[in-house]
Parts: sequence; C-alpha cells; structure tokens
Amino acid sequence: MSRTHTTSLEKSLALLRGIVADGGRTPFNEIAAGLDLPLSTAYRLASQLVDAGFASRYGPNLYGPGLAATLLYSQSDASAHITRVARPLLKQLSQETGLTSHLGILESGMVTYKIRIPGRPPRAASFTREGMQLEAYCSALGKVLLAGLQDADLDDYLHEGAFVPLTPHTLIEPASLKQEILKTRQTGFAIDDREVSEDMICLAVPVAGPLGETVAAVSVSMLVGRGQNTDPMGFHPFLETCARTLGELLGAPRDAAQEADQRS
Amino acid sequence: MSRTHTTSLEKSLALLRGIVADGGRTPFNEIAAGLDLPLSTAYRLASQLVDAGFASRYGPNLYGPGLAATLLYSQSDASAHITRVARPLLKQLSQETGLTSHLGILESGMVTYKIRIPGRPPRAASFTREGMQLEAYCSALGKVLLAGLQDADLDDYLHEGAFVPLTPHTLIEPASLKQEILKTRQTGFAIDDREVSEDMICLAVPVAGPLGETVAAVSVSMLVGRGQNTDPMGFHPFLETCARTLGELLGAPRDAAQEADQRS
DNA sequence: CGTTTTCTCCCGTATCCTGAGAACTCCCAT
DNA sequence: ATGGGAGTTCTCAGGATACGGGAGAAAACG
Repeated sequence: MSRTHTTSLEKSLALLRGIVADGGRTPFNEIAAGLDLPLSTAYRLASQLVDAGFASRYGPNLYGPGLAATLLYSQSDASAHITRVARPLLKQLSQETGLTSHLGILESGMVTYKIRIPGRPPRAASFTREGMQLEAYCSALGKVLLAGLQDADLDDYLHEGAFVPLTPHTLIEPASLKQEILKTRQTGFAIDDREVSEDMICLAVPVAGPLGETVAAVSVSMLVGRGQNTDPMGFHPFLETCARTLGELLGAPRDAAQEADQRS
Repeated sequence: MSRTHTTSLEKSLALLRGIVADGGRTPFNEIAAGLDLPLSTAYRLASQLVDAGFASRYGPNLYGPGLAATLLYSQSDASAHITRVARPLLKQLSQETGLTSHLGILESGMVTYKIRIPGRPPRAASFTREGMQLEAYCSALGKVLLAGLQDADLDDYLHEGAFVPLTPHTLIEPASLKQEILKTRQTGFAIDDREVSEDMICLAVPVAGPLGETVAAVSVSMLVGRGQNTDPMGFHPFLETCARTLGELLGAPRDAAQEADQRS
C-alpha cells in the first residue's frame, strides 16, 4: 500500500492530481495527509506548482486548478486521444472475430460512434457510420455507457427521456431500462438483442479510464437471419481482452475489471 | 537568459508544457533542445510524466497530452477562475473611478459579460447584466477581444458576420472594423463612442493570460448627456493598472504589456 | 487580545537527481 | 546481408538539491 520509493516528480504530480481533482474543494491538509506528505514538503511542492501555473491558490488551506494548465489542456480532446489509441485494437478485434466492431462514447446523452471497423465479409447494409450519433437507451454500447454514469446523472437521463421503440424488442420503460442497466453494472457487459435493428445483435463492454471510470465502450455486432440463433457470448472473451488492453493503454488502474464503482 | 538554478520540478513542468502545448505536434527532441535539457534527462522525465498520466506517447520522437490530465482539467473552467480572481479588482476599479466596470470574455464570437460592477451613483438604466452576451463588433470590450484573436480567426469573424448598426455611430463596414481592430492592437485599448448605446462611452483594455495571450478584457463605461464631452482617456491609467494586476495574478509574463503578439 | 491554525523559513543530512556515455533496437539505404 | 543513423533505455558515480523536523511568523478565529 505505502509506496515508499516514490520520486519527487511522482509526489508532485500526485499532489497536483489531488489539488485539481475536484476543482479545489478538498482542503489542502487533507490532500497532503492522504499522500503521506509532510506539510512542509507539500507546501513547498504546491508553491512550485503555482509558480508554474499548474495550480492556483484559492484561499487559506485551499488550492485549485491553475489557469495556465487549464488553458493548456482545454485544447486537447479526450475522445480524439481514445480514438487514436483504440483503432488498431479494434482492427485486431474484427480480425479475430470476423464481426463488425464499434467504439462509442457518451456525449450529452447520445452515443457517438467514434470507430467502426467492418466485419468479414463486409455486410452491405450496416447503418452505422463513424461520427454518427444514436440514442443511448437502445444499443448495447449505450447501455454500457449509461451504466458508467453516476446514479444521479443516470436518473436524470431516465426521467427526461422520451424513449421511442425502434423495433418490437426495444426497451422503452424507464423502470425496465434501469433494471437492465443495473444488471449491466454487475455483469460488466450489455447485450442488444434486436433492439435497434431487427436483424442485429450486439455485445458491448466498458473501457476504463485513468480513474477506473467508464470513458468509452466497445462492441461487436452480428447480423442474425431468421432461425439461426447465434450466441454472442462466445465473443465475450475477445471483447473483454480488447477493452482491458485499451484501458491499460489509457492508464486505467490494474484492478479496474468490469466493476462499476458508484459513489454517492 | 540561462536560468541555471532551475529545480527538477520546474524542468519537468516546463517539459510538460512543451509537450502539451500544441497537442503533440512538436518533435520531442526540439522541445528538449529548447529547454536545454540533455536528451537522456528529458526522456527520463517524460517517461515519468507518462506514468503519471499527464503526458502520453504518441509515436517516435513524439509525445502529447495525457488522458488523465485532460480529463482532470476538462472539469475546470478557465472563465470561472478568471472571474473569481478579477472581481475584487474590478470592485476597486469602480471605487477609484466611480464608473461602471465590466469584465468580458469571448465565447464563440460573442462577448460574455462575466462581471459587472455598478458605478457611483448607480445609474438606473444600465442595460448590461452578468452573464449576458452581446455582439463583439460594437463594444469596446468586443473590439479588444477581437484584437486578441489570431489573424485567421479574426478574418473569419469579419467575413461571416452580419453587422447590424445599433446606433448611428456603430461601425458596420468589415474594412473599417478591421482598421479599428488593428489600431487597437497597437495602442492597447479600444473605445466605444456611442456605438452600442446613444448615451454611453466605454474604454476597454485586454487582460493577458499565462502565455501573454488575451484571455479577457476589462472596461469602464460612462454615460454622456448632450453636450458634455468627457474624455475617457483620463481613466486609462486606472484601467491599465487593474488589467495588469489581474494579468499578473493569472500568471501573465512580466513583459506582457499592451502588446499583441500575432503569429502566422 | 489570547489562542489556534495556517504557512514559511532554516539547515544539516542523506537522498535522488543528474547527464555522459555505452548499449540496444529499429529502420532505411546501400 | 551490412552498415549507418536516429531514437530510446540503462548504468553509474559524484554531487547538487530535495527532504522534512522544528521554530516561529503571520493570519484567522473567538
């Protein structure tokens, strides 16, 4: 637990993280205590962070994000970064499974499809395009992403939405949707069984970010004809491996399995 | 020039700045060279930044912003920070001058009034409110903020706009607007002489941010009756002092006077 | 005005950072 | 294949420099 052999830069950056984490609400002495930093050291480091513009003094016992760093990072786009890292992995996933794979992120209540890798053989009538947006409630990707929300945000979504059925299988009851999403949190995957299109089944799992939170989701889609009852769970290990690898590349903590940790 | 006595954290943060500065376009060896860092040292520091999630490896000789830090800082709002720091200064400014003072920032082509401190005596019919948005081309604040744009962005603005005259004095010709803005860049201030309202004159100056760029503008407004010809330039020193102090609090470089440095 | 909390400064010590160079890995041109 | 060059990591010894306990300003508090 106590990582004794921590270098000075590590300490400073951990401190910075603590300072910026919630916009400067955590008292400084708590942050320092949480990192086992002697106060005198913590102050010295903090004042250097301030000098460099990465942090800022908000008040007594209070630091917050610095303007320089805010401006600096405001130009960089998280989803672009994820997309860039993810694309080769999804290509491999489609290679292995022969299925169409997607990566999606949640943007203001809608799923944005950032990556789409066609399966083999490339089925003609696949309707997704990169960059397109789709309602979240009906797709496997969407359900996984919704499962990653905080409880409060999730309830907001469920209460405000007008859920239109795309197929006879689409879930449109807020109650059963919530049920489904809670189940997703436990199992770590979601299935779309012809809920968005009559001939399509999808399986999706979350991708963990640096703090273990869900930053994206990946899925595989299979077309189903009449009668043939293919089970998507056979592909789950491939999908899971892909998502975990991606998460690690994005800096997710080691143990961030398919858990969804929900705070108040 | 060569700051020999630089601490390790300073070096690391300077390196990080260089890495994040333009989304990972600058080759790593150039950054290191620019900071007089031995390559071996630079690599060591960079890999620590990557481990901490503040930077990310984009490719050979290429680093970029890290996802963890991007997510971290994406929650913090630059304009809120500026507003918080600026408010007491504007209060003092209004005290000293007896005029109504404003702080505004540019948001997608419009000026957002973030702070409004009423003058003395509090004139009744002042039409600005905190949080309100106004077209940029007709106010002193707007002209200063436009003057802070890159040339390309400025031209975009001038070409796309439909400039509606609010008073007979409003400039609506793109050419004369550009003229006015170029003059503003040189002089370091802008005047709105009854261009937005028949009975109001404003004087505005830019506020410099951490890189010397314009991040906001402050102004004082005076009501003019018929005949009385008050010269707003008498208040310029007060305004200038306020803007400079604010800039320093925001981490502006010492020498960022009223210069507007324009890059290609 | 006394008391508590926050914060800075000092200073000897040991730590850990430094940076040249060797070594390794790719990648490309020959 | 072979050599060369750029990119990257590793090693290591010496010394700068970061560390952190503690004293005591300096604020906030009551």
